Amino acid sequence: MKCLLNESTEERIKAAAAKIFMEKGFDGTTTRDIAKEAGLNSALMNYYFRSKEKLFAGVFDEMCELFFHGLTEILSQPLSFKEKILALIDHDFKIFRENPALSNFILNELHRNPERLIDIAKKASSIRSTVLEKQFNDAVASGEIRNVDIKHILLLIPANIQFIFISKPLTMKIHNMCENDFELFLDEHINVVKEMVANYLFLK
Amino acid sequence: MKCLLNESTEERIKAAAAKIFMEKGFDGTTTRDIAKEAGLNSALMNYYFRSKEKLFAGVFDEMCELFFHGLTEILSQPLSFKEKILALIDHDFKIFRENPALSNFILNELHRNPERLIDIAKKASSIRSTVLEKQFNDAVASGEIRNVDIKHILLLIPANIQFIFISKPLTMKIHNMCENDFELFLDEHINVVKEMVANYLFLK
DNA sequence: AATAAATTTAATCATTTGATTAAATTTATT
DNA sequence: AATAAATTTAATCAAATGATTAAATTTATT
Repeated sequence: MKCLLNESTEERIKAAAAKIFMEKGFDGTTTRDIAKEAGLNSALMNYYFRSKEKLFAGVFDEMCELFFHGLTEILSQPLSFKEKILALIDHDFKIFRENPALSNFILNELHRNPERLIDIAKKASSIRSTVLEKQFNDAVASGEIRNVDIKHILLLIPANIQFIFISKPLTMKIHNMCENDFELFLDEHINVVKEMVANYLFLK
Repeated sequence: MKCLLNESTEERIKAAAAKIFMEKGFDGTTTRDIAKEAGLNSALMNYYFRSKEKLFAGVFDEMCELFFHGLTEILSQPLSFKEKILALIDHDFKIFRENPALSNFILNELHRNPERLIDIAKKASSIRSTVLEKQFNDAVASGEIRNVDIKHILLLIPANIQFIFISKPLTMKIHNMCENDFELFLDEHINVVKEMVANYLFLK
């Protein structure tokens, strides 16, 4: 074994890569940045991962997993449509609060390399094709929720959660917030979002 | 004069730069990309603008102008608070529909170079400090609109507009849309957003 | 302990990239 | 037309960057 108190070299590289890639994106990151962050010789990066591109792909997959794992779990639980929507909002909010740069990271990469859309879209589609869509149709039929294409709902929710974090630096600057102010603002805002969405979707 | 049928060289460079920078961001763009797009020798770029950074700054300023100009105009018009909010949504939607990559471009740059937050925040703050905030307070006092911090409103609106475009490739892929499908979806979605926001904010 | 295998490092390569230079060409001025 | 100024180009530079190599070091196996 070569690891002392610290984790394995491979993990250190991946952690450093995740940090830098999340902060600066693929184009803005140099392999030397990563090596420096990990406190390692930069050739090691290519010893464990074969290239910058492959290292990035590993980080990207991990981040997607982080986001989608909890999501599919929620949707497979025995909850009503309304409960699922509200749980979904809570889940999104929790994940992105813990990883404020996550949304930026994923959406930017999808923009830079649309190839990845194929994988992501598959995962995202499976969300629609779960029991959720049947529950949705039933709820519409029973007049429980507004008759609106589910596509709109599946856009509204991430929009109202993720954009908070995408625009976080701007919001903080405009309203002169420190980190703590922003956290308080977040708590309020999530309630605003939940109430607004519930108000709109649920008819009684 | 050196221009034949086409615009001036300076304008051609700026237009090419705008196109490439908007598509690939600062880090993802090379000066040779821009020169090629403009059909010019790459040294000309440094003859007219002094560096890649300065050329980018010019494009960035122009894009900000594009966004903020119409906005301040709306807010200075003699409209009610409700009318202003709805006009603001329409304006945002129009601008970003015409420039789907705009939101991404600006938010990414603010992330890459937080220095620019200073300028932008100043412009954005002036929006709050216009008559809008007084109108808002009056409308809250009269029970016309919900008593919610205006900061939340000023986040809700861009979130529900801009995120559509930030996540456009993903939405199209998930729901198997072509450009035309997406445009139709946009038309529907803007109505969803307007109704949802109005539903939440305006109490009677 | 001796040897083999795995891990780590320093040095270096080949490209790419932002920028400059000096010459060539075009346009304006006299 | 002759000259000066502005514009454009080809060639090139220096630094940065992703990647490789060969040697050094550490760890595992016999």
